[in-house]
Amino acid sequence: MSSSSEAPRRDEKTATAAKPPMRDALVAAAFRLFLERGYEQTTVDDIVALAGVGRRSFFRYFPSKEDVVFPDHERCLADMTAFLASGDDEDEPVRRVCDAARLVLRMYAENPTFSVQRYRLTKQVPGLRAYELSVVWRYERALAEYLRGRFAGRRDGTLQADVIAAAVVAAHNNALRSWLRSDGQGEASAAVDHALGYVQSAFGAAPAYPVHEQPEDVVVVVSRRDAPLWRVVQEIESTLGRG
Amino acid sequence: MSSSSEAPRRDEKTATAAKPPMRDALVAAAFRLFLERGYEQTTVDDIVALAGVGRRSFFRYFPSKEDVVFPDHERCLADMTAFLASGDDEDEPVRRVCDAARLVLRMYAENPTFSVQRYRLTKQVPGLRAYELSVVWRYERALAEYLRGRFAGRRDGTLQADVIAAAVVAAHNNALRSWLRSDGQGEASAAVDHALGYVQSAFGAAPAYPVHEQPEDVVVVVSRRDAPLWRVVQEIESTLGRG
DNA sequence: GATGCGAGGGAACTGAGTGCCCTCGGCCGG
DNA sequence: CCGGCCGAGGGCACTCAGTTCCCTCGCATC
Repeated sequence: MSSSSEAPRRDEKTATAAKPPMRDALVAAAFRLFLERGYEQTTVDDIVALAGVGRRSFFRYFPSKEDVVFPDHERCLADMTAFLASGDDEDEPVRRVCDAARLVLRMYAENPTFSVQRYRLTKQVPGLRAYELSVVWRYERALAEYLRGRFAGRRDGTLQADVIAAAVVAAHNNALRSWLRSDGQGEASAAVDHALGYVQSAFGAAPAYPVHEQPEDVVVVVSRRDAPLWRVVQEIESTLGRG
Repeated sequence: MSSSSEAPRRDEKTATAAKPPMRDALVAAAFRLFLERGYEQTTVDDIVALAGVGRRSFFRYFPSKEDVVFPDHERCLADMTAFLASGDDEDEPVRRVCDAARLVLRMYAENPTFSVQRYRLTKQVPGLRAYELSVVWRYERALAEYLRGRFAGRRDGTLQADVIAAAVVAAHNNALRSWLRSDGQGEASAAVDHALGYVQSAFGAAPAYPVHEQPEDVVVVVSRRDAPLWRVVQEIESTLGRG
């Protein structure tokens, strides 16, 4: 018929990337509309109309309307699990999951403007926040599963794995979000390193107290021989009392 | 007509709670169908047909189909924020958020069979898992906001607040889920106390290590006075070395 | 040139969620 | 005693996301 006259013209084999020409077009069209009109005010039909493709094709590339907002998380999650699976089990487990978390940051930092736009979007739209939560949850599960493997045999191994994974994710997100709030100014990795350093120092080598006892009874202090006295005193103080 | 003969009979002003006769009927009908036929295989029309009410009324009580699975979380969240707001800022912030988390556990423990059924449901249905995440996220935000208030002025206050809130939630959920997996056998609160104890010992009175130092600098071990010597030694060992 | 095949297009359908208006039963003021 | 107000609930029709089924076209292969 006379249809199909408008869109699929000059991008037959040229243009941007090599792999998915149409997927990117959908993302671009979607974000244009989301930004100028709002997420909920934009229907899938609007998007495919602007991209000049069929409605069915949208759902070929994105299982839901929400997925178009997070087009690269699937790949990033795969990268993370691959990284964790690459059997390099020499170093500290906690350090390793922190490194895994940095992969996510790198993805955000690759496209700062895109990331900031998406952040503004997800902050406003409850449905997108919920979707983002499920994405974050999958990252957290990946970290937790890795730690569970490393902690197998430890007493409370799964508990520690879950808690540390949650702490790593929370620290990462805290730094990431403050970077996103600043419109992607400054060095994101510095803030994340600092935040992850906090978690690592809290959980790093081993649990600081025996897990099952009351803290207030008696104290054993182990210190480096060359640690300054005031540091030792400060530590005892802050461990015991301190409001 | 001959309808409305079944349900709204002998509880006109008597019985259990005073407020919602029909809301509970909807929850009951929904769970009957969810359990015998599956969540996604059950339409809202099925539910309202079984409950003998109009479709429109369902959405009067529950903003979405998912909400009927978590009928009491809204109230529980309100309880938690009220608890945190009740200005009793005397004790440790971390202890206080742990107590707040115990409120959630109490809600689950009030109806063990219901909680276990719901757990099985959410474990299978991805949509319900996502919804549960958004619920949990709101609890976590409530805890984090409280801690941010208490930590105002501290260096890295918001970071610590977010991380601790996440750790508390993760510990709580770890214990809760293992209790749910065991069909609600045993004492749930004991497991949760233990899990929260872990978090409290990691973050409790004060950070176990100074936040910004390397962990191997100064370490403080606290033990009960009557703890067997071998336990103390084991703890020191695991704190210092241990791959 | 026939065949197969994969990518895309296009109805038509289901089901969640919403807006609008109707009814019914109780209550209150005239 | 009566008319009107009010709030809970019912019914209907609509939008839109997501799915199913089938068609077409281009392309490579035999």
